[in-house]
Amino acid sequence: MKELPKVYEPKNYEDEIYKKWEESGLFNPDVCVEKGVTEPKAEHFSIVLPPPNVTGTLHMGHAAMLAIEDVMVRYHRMKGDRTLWVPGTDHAAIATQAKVEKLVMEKEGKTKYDLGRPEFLKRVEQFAQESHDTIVNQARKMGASLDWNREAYTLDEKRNLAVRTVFKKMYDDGLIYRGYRVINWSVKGQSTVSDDEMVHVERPAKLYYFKYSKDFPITIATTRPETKLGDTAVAVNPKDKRYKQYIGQEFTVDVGAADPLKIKIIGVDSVESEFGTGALGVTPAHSAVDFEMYQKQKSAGNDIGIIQVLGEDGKMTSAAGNYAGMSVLEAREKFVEYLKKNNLLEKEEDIVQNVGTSDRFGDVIEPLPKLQWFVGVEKPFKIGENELGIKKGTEVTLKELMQKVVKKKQIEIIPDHFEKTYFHWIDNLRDWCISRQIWYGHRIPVWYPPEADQPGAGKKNECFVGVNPPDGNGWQQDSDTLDTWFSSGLWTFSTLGYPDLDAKDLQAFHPTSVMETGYDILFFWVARMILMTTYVLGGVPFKTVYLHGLVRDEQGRKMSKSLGNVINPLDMIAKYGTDATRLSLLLGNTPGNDMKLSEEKIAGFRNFTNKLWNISRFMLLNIEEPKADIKEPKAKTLADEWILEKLNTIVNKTSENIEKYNFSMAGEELRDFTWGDLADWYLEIAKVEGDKSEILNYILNSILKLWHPYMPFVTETIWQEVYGADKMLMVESWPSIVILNGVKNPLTSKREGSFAKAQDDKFAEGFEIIKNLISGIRSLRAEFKIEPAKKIGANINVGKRKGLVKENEEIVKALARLEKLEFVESGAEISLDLVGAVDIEKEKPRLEKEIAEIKKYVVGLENKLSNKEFVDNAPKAVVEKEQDKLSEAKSKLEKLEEQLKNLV
RNA sequence: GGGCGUUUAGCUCAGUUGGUUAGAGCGCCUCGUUUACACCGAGGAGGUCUAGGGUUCGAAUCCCUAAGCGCCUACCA
Repeated sequence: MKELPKVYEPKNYEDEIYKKWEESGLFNPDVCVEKGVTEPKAEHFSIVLPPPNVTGTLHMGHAAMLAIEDVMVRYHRMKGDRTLWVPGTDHAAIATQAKVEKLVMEKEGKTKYDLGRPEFLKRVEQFAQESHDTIVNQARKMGASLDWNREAYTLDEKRNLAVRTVFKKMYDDGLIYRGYRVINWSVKGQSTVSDDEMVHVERPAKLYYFKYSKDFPITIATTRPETKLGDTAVAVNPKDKRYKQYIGQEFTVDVGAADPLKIKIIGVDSVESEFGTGALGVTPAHSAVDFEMYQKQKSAGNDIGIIQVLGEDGKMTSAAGNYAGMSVLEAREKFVEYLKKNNLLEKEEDIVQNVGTSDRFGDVIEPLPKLQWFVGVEKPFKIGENELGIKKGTEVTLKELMQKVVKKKQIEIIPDHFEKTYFHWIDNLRDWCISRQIWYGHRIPVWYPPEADQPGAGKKNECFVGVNPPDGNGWQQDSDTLDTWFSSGLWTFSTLGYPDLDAKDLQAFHPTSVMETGYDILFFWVARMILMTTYVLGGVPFKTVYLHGLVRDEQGRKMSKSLGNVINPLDMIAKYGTDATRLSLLLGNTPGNDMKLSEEKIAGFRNFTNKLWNISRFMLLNIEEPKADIKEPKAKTLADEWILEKLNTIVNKTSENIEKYNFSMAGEELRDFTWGDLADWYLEIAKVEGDKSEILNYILNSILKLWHPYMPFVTETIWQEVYGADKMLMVESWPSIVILNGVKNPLTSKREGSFAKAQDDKFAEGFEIIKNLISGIRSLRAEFKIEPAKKIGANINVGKRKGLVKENEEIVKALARLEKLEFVESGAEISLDLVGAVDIEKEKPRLEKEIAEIKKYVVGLENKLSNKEFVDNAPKAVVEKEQDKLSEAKSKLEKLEEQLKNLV
């Protein structure tokens, strides 16, 4: 065994350790089974990594995700589960394309049209490849135990086949349709933007009140005068007495558009009489709401017509007559001018308006009518064989499926309040527009015959939808690509072999165990995976959704380049090590809440990794011959029993916490045990008592295992330094829970047996010693007139903590301290401060207050227990518990009263 | 407008089904190098748990009201 250096230097070990892990092949569950590490029939535990976009580099959010998932994966692997963690990356269609467009423009001064589709796509792919390599290597740096053999890309061949297969299935079931709709158009991006990709921005705007012409009876209000050139109706509330009489009438007005406008007055319930003038100019082509009105009127036999006055290039169309070719702002100015000139403008009002802008391109979204592909979420279809508890052949909608699986707890969301948000979102869900006018992505598997005009024409097109192109010449594939979330929605099963339903991985690892991701993509992604999986496989994609928060800077701001507050995980790894970086992301936060991260926090955990290193170092100095598979040894002293008991508890707690997704709690308690109980107390005692080789060996092995999921590198390093490289901690078995020489009473869950008894005896003995010590200090203080006592035995004061076990703990600590104290005292002077002192002035009122409170409490309990209703009706166990509490409180009261007496 | 979350020590946050003296880390103060660790050890100061009301013997915890902060969402033209 090599001697460990004094300070742990992560960079000397990490890369080498990761290489060893990877070369061992043990990230792959099949290899684990082959090598006998995992039982072939063991339960499966699987996670599919939320694929990072290939647009960038690893950020703290990724790091947090990798750390959390790696904890679960390593824990389950050590526990003996067949554990799979599938890596992958996302093509992030719009984001990637936009980035490459920008790069090409910067470097070559060319647009994508200059390059042409095939050449441009080549550039994108090249960029994606490079970016992919970077990000994948960064994931390795984080220590992520991903099975790289199974790596997937959302845009590779296999995933493309899955996409085409699902598209066809949905089309055949009538769930995918093509429709002429008002969609969100980004002029700058020349593409549709989904509702989710829109960002609403508040900005000041003007509300113009005007009439189309002098003899038009109704004044309307608008913030978009230029689109009014495309108005075909005015909507009023049918109950509105002012306008009721006009409903059904048609007026012809000339505002300068190509043709005079025919404006029908229609009654619509949703129009608010109080807002503006209570009348709304209907522009079917340039407002989603108005378009819906138009459709409703049309299906009721009243075709009010639709006029598109704004084109995809952001300029007014020929339908806008005098205004054709102008930009939105020019047209607006000119139209307002026209209204003023003709005395049609009644007033202008300053208001604050919420406008939708494109997240990617930053420009204001223009609603435009366009032919698009949609997934109908409210269209009923007959469900096939399924594991959802729905009878085959029942008519359901996608929306219903999405609601059902969460409502019935077939999928659990952590933290659970996100379920509310989820349902709220689904209630408001509309048909999902899945076509995008961009080049990088899954091409829509639809072909049009040679004579058809495609896409975008209003004509009825015959088209072919298939997994593969149709036979015959001249067929042209739809030029659009699919929304990136369409392929992401298939991710849990497209990575496991779908569309081959018999694929080994699909059978062995689906549904996955946990989906761990940021809450910000609950709707984008998680909801879509649920949609796709319930529909395609008739099952759930995962059993649990664990949502982590966003990583923010110290002040709670988003980390961004422009703010210059980005903490780069790679820098932190270089400076403090991966383990410290992981701990800083795992401890001190709760699921679903954003976490604030600072460099100091990471530095703090670096200190802890070093502490663990030195704890191990010290233990190794006292272990004669380290054994990797040592059984739990017998305790020789009270301190031994105490630490073994503590260890046992922490094994329990850690396992339970990890399984309940309390990663932060698990780590914190383990840290308290390691640092507080083990290092600060037990190792100090060990120095005095000596002869602890076996126990130290046993504890060392246990804590290395317990810490391994959190700090894989330092623990594996120590393990291999001690036991050699052929023993890998990563696949050692998780510590099991051992029953000490006491047996737990199932009713009280209190330990009975010799250990408990020994503790009680020691308790009494220890209490006596402490009492003497304290009174000794008091008299010394009086004798030497030492300043008024500040505290006596604050840390050994038995009454400080509640509960028998904890009191015992204190005693064990106190005893150890007493020994230590004597040791120190033998040197020379008595250092009273080591024990502390009590401030009588403060102590007395405190005690009095507490006594009063407990008295009240006792009275309360007595009342409760003398209440017949309670005693008769409450379960026996509860009554007994209350009785226990009462006697406990009474004895506590006695103790306190005695304390008070002693004090005075 | 609708929804959700949050407010606990100077800072970052825990606090499991209401329970007796509300915890941790960092920071701060005092002291200290003894078989690992100064990236350390011992001790200490610091909280009317946002405010007000209610339920209860008992509330940081449950209910109501209000305020601050934050996020999501939306078809007030």
